[in-house]
Amino acid sequence: MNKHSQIIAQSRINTPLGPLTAAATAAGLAGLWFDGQRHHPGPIEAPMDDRQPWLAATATVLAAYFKGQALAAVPLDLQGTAFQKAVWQALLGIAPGRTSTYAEVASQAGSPAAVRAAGAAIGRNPVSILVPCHRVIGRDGSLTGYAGGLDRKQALLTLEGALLL
Amino acid sequence: MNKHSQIIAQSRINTPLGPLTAAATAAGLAGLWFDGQRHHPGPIEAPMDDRQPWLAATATVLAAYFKGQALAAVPLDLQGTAFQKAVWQALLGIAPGRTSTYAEVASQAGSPAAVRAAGAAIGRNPVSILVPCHRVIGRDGSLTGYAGGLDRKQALLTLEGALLL
DNA sequence: ATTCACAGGTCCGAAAACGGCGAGCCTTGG
DNA sequence: CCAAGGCTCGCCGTTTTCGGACCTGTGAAT
Repeated sequence: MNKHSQIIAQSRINTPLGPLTAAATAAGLAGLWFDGQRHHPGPIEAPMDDRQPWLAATATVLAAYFKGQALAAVPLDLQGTAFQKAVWQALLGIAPGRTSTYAEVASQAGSPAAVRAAGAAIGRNPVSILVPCHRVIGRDGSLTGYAGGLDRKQALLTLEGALLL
Repeated sequence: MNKHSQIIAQSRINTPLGPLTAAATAAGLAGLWFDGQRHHPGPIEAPMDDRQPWLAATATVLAAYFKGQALAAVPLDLQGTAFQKAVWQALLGIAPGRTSTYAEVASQAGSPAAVRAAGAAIGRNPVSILVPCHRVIGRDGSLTGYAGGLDRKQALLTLEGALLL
């Protein structure tokens, strides 16, 4: 029984940035990972089911997103420590087309001094794109890092028009 | 009258790993030791007799074994405590070319918590090679120990093709 | 009688290492 | 003199690693 034991279904979703693996619990979407990304959970033992409600919704939302529309909400079931949940919650508060800093996220999470720890928590974000961890950049404006690769981070921000280029 | 009083005959058997001393009771093979190995019983007071049935059979089986064939069965007369017999019996259940762990053997012997005791019992195995105590390795894959020396243990496992090298 | 030493393995707490950072200081090159 | 870039160090939750304590049967040594 590992930490993914509650996952009841998974699916594959194709995007312009490459294929994603999505995982759902009964409560909502629990994971969304790029192939071979950092902190990838590895093979998931759950039946493939494109029509599982949360997975189907995710596919629809992503398709619309890559056409330039705003990200619609999907029920999420994020599993992590209290601090991690606080950080991920803070990420959801960053408006589309805008960016934030690691220091700002740490403050929102209730631990203004835990800047670096916030960075680590953001890196563990289980739901890429929908939990917009890509909207967090360094205070000096540098992209600094992304579990799925900096090129994807830049592509996402460009799509959202958040890059000042 | 020591514990070897029932031994009726002994013999010497040469192998690629060095000479062995074999001892038999009326019921079957009771002992098979490398020279100077750990827990060696010392000098045995019984007549040398290469043609005693169990001893002759042992010599034949070992010769075939070191030519790469499977170990044929030889009647055994193992003397020890109930726990030791249970452990040695468990050893006989390990298939050739495979390995087991001390924890697994302890479970098979009926005392899952007596892992260390199982190790001690394995070390007292009176019949080397035929009772495959060499097929038991540490959970982490290390060889950990062998009454006849780790080099012999490795040689035996290599011969059986059980080492993943 | 008691104690000790083993051919291991599990559990638990402490300690150290590791990050998707950021501020401070110093060095360069205009 | 000033700005940009490189370097060091402190920040802190999480993860990994490490070191003991304990378990258990048996024979040898006290």
